[in-house]
Amino acid sequence: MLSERRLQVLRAIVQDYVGTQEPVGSKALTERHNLRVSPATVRNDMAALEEEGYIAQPHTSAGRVPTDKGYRLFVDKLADVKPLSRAERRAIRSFLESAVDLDDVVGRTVRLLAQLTRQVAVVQYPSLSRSTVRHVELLALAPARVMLVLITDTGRVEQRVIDCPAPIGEASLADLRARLNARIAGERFTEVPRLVQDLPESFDAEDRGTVQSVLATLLETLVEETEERLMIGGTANLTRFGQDFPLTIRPVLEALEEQVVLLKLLGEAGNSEMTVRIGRENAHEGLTSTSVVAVGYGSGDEAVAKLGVVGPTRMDYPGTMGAVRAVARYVGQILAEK
Amino acid sequence: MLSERRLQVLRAIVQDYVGTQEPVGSKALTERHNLRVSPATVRNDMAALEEEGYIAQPHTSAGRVPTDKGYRLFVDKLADVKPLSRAERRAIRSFLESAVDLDDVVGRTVRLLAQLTRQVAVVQYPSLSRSTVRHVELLALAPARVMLVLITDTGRVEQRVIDCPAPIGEASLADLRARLNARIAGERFTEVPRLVQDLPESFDAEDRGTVQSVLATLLETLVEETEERLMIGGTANLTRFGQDFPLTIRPVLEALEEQVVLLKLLGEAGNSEMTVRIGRENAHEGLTSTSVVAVGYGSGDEAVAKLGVVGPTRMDYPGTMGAVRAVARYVGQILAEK
DNA sequence: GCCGGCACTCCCGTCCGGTGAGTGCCAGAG
DNA sequence: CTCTGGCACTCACCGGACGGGAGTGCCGGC
Repeated sequence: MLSERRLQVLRAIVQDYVGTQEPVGSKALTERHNLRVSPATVRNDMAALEEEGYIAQPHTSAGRVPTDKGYRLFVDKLADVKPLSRAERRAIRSFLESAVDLDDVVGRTVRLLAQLTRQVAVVQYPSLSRSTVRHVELLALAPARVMLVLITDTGRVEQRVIDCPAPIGEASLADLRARLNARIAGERFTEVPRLVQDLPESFDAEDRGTVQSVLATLLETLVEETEERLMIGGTANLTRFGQDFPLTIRPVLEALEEQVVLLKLLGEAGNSEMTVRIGRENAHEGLTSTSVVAVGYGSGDEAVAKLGVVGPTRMDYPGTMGAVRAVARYVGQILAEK
Repeated sequence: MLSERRLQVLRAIVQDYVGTQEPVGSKALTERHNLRVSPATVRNDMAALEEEGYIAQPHTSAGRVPTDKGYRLFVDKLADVKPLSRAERRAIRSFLESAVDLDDVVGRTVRLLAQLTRQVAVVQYPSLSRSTVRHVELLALAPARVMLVLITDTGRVEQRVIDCPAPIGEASLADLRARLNARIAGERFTEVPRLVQDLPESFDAEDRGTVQSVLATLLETLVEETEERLMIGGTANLTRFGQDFPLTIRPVLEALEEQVVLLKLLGEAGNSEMTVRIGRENAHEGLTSTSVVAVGYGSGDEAVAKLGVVGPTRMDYPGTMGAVRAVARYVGQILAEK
C-alpha cells in the first residue's frame, strides 16, 4: 500500500502534468506544492510510484508522466469533483432555458459542454426506449399510402411512410388512429407490442392487411429508433490535443464520426453514476489515448440518455467531471419542464 | 495574354503540385509532362506566370506553387470536370437508394461525398422555402396546449408546442385542422401567409385567439426553418491537410461548427451552376486556406438545397467537381422518387 | 526515514558544412 | 523574336558535433 505522502506526490504529478503538459521532475514538484520534503525524498517516492506502474518516464533522465493506471487512481481516490461557480451555474441555466425545441436543447447542451470543458462534447438525444408515446398520427397521403407520425413525451417526432397492401378509407384510418391512441398513448415503448397485438382482429378483412402494415412499421420505428442519434461539438478543441498531430487526432476524428462507436461508448457509461474511462480502458482502438467522461441525464428520476466529453487522457478531471455533472443536471431539469 | 504553352505550364504545375504537395521545379515539369521544350524555356514561362501572379515561390530558389489566382484560372479555363466511372456511379446510386428516410438520405450523401473526395463534405437538408406543405396536423396535448406538426413534400417534419390563450374543444380543433389543410396542402410555403390570412375571422370569438396563436406559430415555423440545418462529415480528412497542423486546421474546424458560416457559404453557391470558391475568395476568415466546391441539388427541376465539399486550396479540382456534380444529381433523383 | 551531494544520462537547441534542387541571366542558334 | 545550353548563385535541408540544462539514481550521513 502506498503511503499518504506518495499519494500526494502522485496527485501533484497529475495536477502539474495536466497544467503544463510536460514531464514533471522532482525539483519542480517540491517548489510548486509545499510537500515539506526535499527533492531527493520525492525522487524515492517517484521511483516507488513508477515501480507500481502509476507513473512512467518518457525516456531516461526525463521527468515523470502519469500512466493510465495513475490517472485511474487519481480519479478514484485523489480527486474531488470540482463544483462550478454560482455564476457558471446561472449561465448554464439561462443558456439552456432559452432553447425552443428538443433539437435546440441538445444543440445548446453540446455547445455548452464543449465550451466549459474545452473538449469534444457528445450528447445523445433523449432515448425512445425509456420514454412514452404521447401521440400517434396517421395521415393518408394517397389511397394506399399512409404516413405514420410518432410523438414522444420528450418532444421527439419520428415519421415513416407506409405503402399499404390495399387502399384504406378515411373512416377506417380515423378509427385505427383513435383506437391506437386509446391503447398506447402515455404508455412505455416497451409495452406497445403487447398492447397492439390483437388490434388487427377487430378490423374488417379488407383493412386488416393495412392495419398490420401500420403496426409493423410502428414497432419497427420503436426498435430502430431505440438506437439513438447524437450530436457532437467542440471538435476544434482537438487541436489543443498535443503536438504529434495527424497521428493522434485522426483516429479520434474517425471514431467521432462513427455513431455506433460513440453510442457504445456512452452506453457503457453508468446512468446516475458518472463514468470515467481512461485511455486503454476504452475498447475502441482510436480512443486509446483519450478519456471519456460520461453520465446519464433525464427528465425527472430516470435517465433517458447520456452525455459526456472526450478529451486527452491528460485532462483536468475534477473540472471536467464537475462540468459534465452540472450540465447533465440542468438539462434534466429543462427537459422535465417541457 | 498568356500564350498557349504558358497555360499548359500552369496546368502542369497545378497538377503536379496537387499530386506531390511540393513546390514544382522546371526540370521536373519537363520530365513528367512532355512539353517538348527545355527546362530553361519553362523557366522563362514560369517567370512570366509569376509576374502575372499565377504562381509564387515559397522562398527564393525553390520550385513554384500556384496562387489562388492560379487555381482560379486553372478551374475556369484549364480543367475539365472529371466524370466518374460507370462503376462509381452505380455504387453511388445503389448506396443512396437504400436510404430509408430523409435523415438517412442526407447522412448517406455526406458519407459518400466525404469518401469520394476524401475531404470534408457538407450537405444541407432540403429547404422548406421552395417546398410545399403536405399536411398540417394539430394535436391537443392538454386543454390549452396544442402540438403543431408540419409535414413537407420533401418528407421533413417539424413540430412545435403551442400554449393557447384559451382552451379549445376537440371539435374546433378538428375544424381548424380540416380548413387549414384544405387551404394550404400542396401549396408553396411562400403562399401560406396569404392563404391563411382571413382564417381567424371565420371562427367564434372564444376560439379566435387560439387560432391566431396556431397560425402565428405555423408562420414562424416556416420562416425559422427556412434557415436550414445541415450535416457535415469526413472531418478526419482534415488531417491530410498539410503539416503545420494546429494552425491550419483549427480555424477550419471552428468554421465547420458554425452552422451560420456554412449556410452562408453554401448560400453563395450557384443553384444549377457548380461554384468553386478558392482560398481568399471565401469571405470567412478561417477558410482562407480552403476551397469550397458547392452546387444546388433538388428533386426535379428546382434546387431545394446545396451540397459541397471543403478542402485545401491544393485539391484535385476536376475530380472533386466531378464527384460533387454526380452526387448532387443522384440525390436529386432519389428525392424525386420519394 | 529523510536529506545533501555527486556523477551520469539524454533531450534539445544551436551551429556548422556539404549537398542538391532550383533559379536568373546571358549568349548563341534557329 | 524564341528557344536552348551553360553557368553562377541561392537557399532549404540533412547530419554531425557540441554545450547547457533538467532530471535521475545512488550513496553516505544525520
